[in-house]
Amino acid sequence: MSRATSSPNNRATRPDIAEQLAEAIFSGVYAPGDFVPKELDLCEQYSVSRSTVRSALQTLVAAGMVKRISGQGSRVRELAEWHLLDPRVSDWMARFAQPNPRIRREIFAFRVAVEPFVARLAAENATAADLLAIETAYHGMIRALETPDHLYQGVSHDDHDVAFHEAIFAATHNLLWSQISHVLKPAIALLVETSNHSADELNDSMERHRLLMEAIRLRQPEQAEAAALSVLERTGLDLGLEGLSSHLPTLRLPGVGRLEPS
Amino acid sequence: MSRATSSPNNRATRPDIAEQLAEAIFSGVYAPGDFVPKELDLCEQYSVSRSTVRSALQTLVAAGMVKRISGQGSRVRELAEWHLLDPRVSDWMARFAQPNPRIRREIFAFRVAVEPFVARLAAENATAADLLAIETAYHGMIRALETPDHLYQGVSHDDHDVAFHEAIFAATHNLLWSQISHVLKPAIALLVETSNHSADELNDSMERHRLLMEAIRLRQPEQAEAAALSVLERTGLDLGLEGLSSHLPTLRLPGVGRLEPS
DNA sequence: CACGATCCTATGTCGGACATAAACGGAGCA
DNA sequence: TGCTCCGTTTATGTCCGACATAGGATCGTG
Repeated sequence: MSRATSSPNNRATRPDIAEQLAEAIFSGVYAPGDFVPKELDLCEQYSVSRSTVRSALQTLVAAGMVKRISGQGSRVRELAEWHLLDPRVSDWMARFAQPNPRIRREIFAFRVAVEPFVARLAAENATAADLLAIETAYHGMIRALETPDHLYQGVSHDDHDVAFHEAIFAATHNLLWSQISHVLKPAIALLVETSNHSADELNDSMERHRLLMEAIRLRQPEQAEAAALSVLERTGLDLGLEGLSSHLPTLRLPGVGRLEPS
Repeated sequence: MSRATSSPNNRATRPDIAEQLAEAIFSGVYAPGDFVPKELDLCEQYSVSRSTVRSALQTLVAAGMVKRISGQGSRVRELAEWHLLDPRVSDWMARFAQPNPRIRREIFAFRVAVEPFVARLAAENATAADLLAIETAYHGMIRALETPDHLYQGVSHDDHDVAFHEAIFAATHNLLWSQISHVLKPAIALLVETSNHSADELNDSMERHRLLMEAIRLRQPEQAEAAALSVLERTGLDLGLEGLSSHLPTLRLPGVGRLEPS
């Protein structure tokens, strides 16, 4: 893509207007109920034509973030109306809503609910190809840790981590669960980036990942469920996100340690 | 927006082009990998300008259903890439993909996984206002059944049923779970419409709904989880969707009857 | 003060024009 | 002969200018 606008200098990076607006909304520049600038103002602000601006706004409409009222303007909708399950919104949310504790907390609560169950489904339905994908991601995490720059085959440890979780979602062989992985992917990436500090924590985290993988391989749904919870518990500890135990499914598993703090 | 149809003078019943294309895609007219007609052809076909056609196509792009390749055309993407969690796509899916048994089955499997857990969260977090909403929907279902045309306050029994489930999602007070309700709403509506046949079945269904509501009111998460499963089991029976028991979480609940068909 | 007609604003739609990306096909060269 | 390279074709991406339309705000009148 390119520029070809009236800008005399080389404006190589055309800013994604939809994304910029989304960032502004997520960061609170335009709060729910507010109006974003009208089309013509945005045209001037970004030096693009009205078509381009309208295209960007339509993206935000599709994301449920703004509502366009003919003759009045484009108003930011309430947070609850946003399509948080849209991969694009999820991506923006992960990148722009970082410091927002509420969103962060709810995403984590959601993961705590979803991933154990997904792990169970994966343990029940994983094929050889799924196991291979999971294992590849796992070994990528290990290998990356062994390198000084935490890179393996050009991919960071964190990305392998994300791929690991993604592969588990895919192993459910259910369209909707797989979709949720796309949604959660940016969120997982965000949480992964901001956790995993010390070497001890990393080792512990890797061991929990390994147990999860093994449970899926051995077709042990309940162990997989518990192991997924264990992985998340590790993440939650790293993030200092406690108090979510009320959201945890109360498992009664013989061989696996309980997680309740009480 | 919506069509005030019967405006026969000029552009009668402006058809939502995005929706029509979506219907064509869902019904298989354009299969994944195929190209939809190019913009200019669509302009002629619908007698609208290119802007309008582009707007519609962009909607489909936002839905992940088509990928536009500059200079080549707009190609239908693979089913797995569609944003099935987008409320709009979910709505189309419910209305246009009815006979598709695979999608139907996966939606139901998804519900079986999600709704019990949501019921648990609702039992833990429901406020008085949430309980009121649930109860209102429940009584709407009852009242509607008592009328000859199954309407209560102008709303059908099925719609009250949908509202019932929606209220439970909202009671989780988690943004993402509530979002899933928006996604599942059309699917629930579809399943509700095509089930609930005889009077006996309806009575049984209502009783299961009542138990679910009571469990939420009494803050009994495990009972609520089981009751939600029970409601879905009833639906599954109505639909002849068996064989999903492997997807059911194995609950060990003392006071509530087991649900396994075996 | 109430109420309706009018104006105003910003979005929705239209039509045409040129720029751009990707696949196709033919010319030139080793 | 086989390969690369470059134009052509095609359909999308962007731009511009204009008018139509939907709401809200305003103002006038009874």
